[in-house]
Amino acid sequence: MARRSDHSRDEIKEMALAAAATIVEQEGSKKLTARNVATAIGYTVGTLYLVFKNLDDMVLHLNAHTLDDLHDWLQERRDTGAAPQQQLQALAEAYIDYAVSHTARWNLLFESVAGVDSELPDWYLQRLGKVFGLIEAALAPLVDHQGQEAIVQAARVLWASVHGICTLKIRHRLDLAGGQSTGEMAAMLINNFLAGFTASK
Amino acid sequence: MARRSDHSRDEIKEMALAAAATIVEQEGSKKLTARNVATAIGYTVGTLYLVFKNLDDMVLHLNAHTLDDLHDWLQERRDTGAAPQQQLQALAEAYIDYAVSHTARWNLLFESVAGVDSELPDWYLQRLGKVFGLIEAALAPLVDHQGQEAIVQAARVLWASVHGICTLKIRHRLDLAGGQSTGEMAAMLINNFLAGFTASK
DNA sequence: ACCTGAACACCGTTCAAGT
DNA sequence: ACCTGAACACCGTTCAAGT
Repeated sequence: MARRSDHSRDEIKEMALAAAATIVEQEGSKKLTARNVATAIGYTVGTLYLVFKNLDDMVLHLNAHTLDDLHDWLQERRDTGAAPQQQLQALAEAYIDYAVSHTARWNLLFESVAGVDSELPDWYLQRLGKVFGLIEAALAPLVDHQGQEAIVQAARVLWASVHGICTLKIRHRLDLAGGQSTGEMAAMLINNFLAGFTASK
Repeated sequence: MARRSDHSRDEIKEMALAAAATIVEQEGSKKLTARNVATAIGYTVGTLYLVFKNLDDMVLHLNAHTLDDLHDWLQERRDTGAAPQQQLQALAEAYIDYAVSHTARWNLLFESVAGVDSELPDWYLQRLGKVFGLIEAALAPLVDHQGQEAIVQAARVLWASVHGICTLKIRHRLDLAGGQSTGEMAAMLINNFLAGFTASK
């Protein structure tokens, strides 16, 4: 054993990330262990530490893939022909759909805190920015009397809010009597927020 | 050894929860292990499984305490004399303050998914409802032309949104260029949402 | 009856040693 | 040079056995 060179480092990395994604989707994030990933790609645990700093680092790379995936998912489902308000509603529903149909991968996106101090790497923040860009694009036509700065800020507030609704629903923190659906909640949020936002000068 | 009866089951339970809270606050949630809690209260691991179903069950009870704590924290800091909008802003800032100053305990509140299927127990949902009640009380005077139903719905949408802003900030998912503070984001959310909400019939 | 503590089946991570 | 696999220091959970 030892010394194989069947695959380059980059190949091993991609194989590991693909295996990790499969494990998370099919067996849940609790089964995402170094040993399970290594076995799935036909290597031993040690090899994983040759291509990733540690398991958190592997999860961060997996999350980057998930963000790309989410971006494409949202892009396909946004209705660029519709009015901004309908576009935002479609994006919100697409976001919630993604969370519901890929719950384990989506949860992983927010589980790692990576240490309160440590900032996320640039290549990760860029992917985050791409997702926010879709919201900004939908908002842009609504607010031409305001600056670009206002659009960026509104996009973040709005999306953090949609995310909050989504996360509390998925984690059963809104299972109180007489609850609305997430779609209704997102609609209430978007309609009221935009009413206030477009009225302000 | 064995057979001590120094403490009743309920006493052991409370001791364990107090120890767990201390460990989480001082050493982080990664150090919250059965062995660490047991050692802290002078018992062995096995004893913990006499009073809790498992570790998730212990965390759920700890979270219930945290919710009570959060409720009292918000209640003390809300400004019942002020206008509804200022009251909500004060509540939002108090919520964010709690998350920032008790990050580990606050994170624990949302980490356990407890299994996608399983609902949270009633005694837990009641505590959640108590927290939402504070928001509903602040909203109530603003919307007397709408029904009680509308207040409850608005409170949930608004609070899920504040929570979203808070959680993305704390997990560094908003560390993009030109970011606002959480306080500014919450203000933008509340002002625009209320403008839309009070204008609607 | 109450509690122990050893045992089981796992973890993440490292690193001397094999080819 | 590349990879192994055993070792270390942990986990959650169970349960026969002690007092």
